[in-house]
Amino acid sequence: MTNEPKCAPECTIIHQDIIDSVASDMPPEEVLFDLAEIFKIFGDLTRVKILWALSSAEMCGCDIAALLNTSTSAVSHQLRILRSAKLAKPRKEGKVVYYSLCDDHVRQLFQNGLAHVME
Amino acid sequence: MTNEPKCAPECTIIHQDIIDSVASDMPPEEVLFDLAEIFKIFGDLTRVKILWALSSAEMCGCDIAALLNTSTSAVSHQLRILRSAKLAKPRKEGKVVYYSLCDDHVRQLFQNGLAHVME
DNA sequence: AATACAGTTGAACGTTCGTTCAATCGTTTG
DNA sequence: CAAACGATTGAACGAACGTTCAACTGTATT
Repeated sequence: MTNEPKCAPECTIIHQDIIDSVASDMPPEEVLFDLAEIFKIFGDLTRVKILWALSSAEMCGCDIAALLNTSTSAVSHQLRILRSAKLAKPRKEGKVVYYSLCDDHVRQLFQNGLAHVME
Repeated sequence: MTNEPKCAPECTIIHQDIIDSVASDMPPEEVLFDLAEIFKIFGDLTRVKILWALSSAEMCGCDIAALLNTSTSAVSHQLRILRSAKLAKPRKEGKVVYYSLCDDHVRQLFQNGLAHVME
């Protein structure tokens, strides 16, 4: 009799009451998933730089590439991610595409993040 | 004469004034790096769940594993990351190790993150 | 119409990352 | 002392990620 369900029964319930209490207060899985997804987007140096730049001014891809001293391709790939996360939005003007932030959540998140970084 | 510095001169300065202005307002590279590092830690579903749980109650590794229905090993690996990021701190009691949040920055970050997720 | 240029895209590559697995540590209990 | 158990650790594996490169799109300029 050596084959049990292999997951989780690794330990003998220590504080079932706490587990139940915490579980009942947890947001649904999909909310936590979305939350992690947003933070993941902020978890890259290039994107942080881009977002910080856009929080100062509307900029075109070329300016951003020059500012970050990287390729327009790399910037464009990241801008696509920021667009699909509804963090940045494009404004086309001739052959130039200007980007700006969608809202002020970014600034608030930076504030809170810095509070921890600065200790 | 075909070898130039290969980086960035990919485009012909469009808005040098904006680039300079934004650059002068950007925090130093290392600050932005640390900022990205913190967000990276929040950018994983397992860690988000653990942090959320700890924001509700102090819990031991075993409880967390049971709550998340995963292995104590996986939880322990993540707790090590949270410890080294000064997000969670351990309190040993016999053979049980209880974890709790280091401060309230976590709750604030979740609040702001949710504000964006919820639209 | 042809050239120039900002921007986008997809494939490929190397790196980073999280989980799994097995072994081990430290403390408690019989 | 030995068994039980919560916790930790390191190696290995596969998945996810970001940049590079080359090709291409769309718009403006001549």
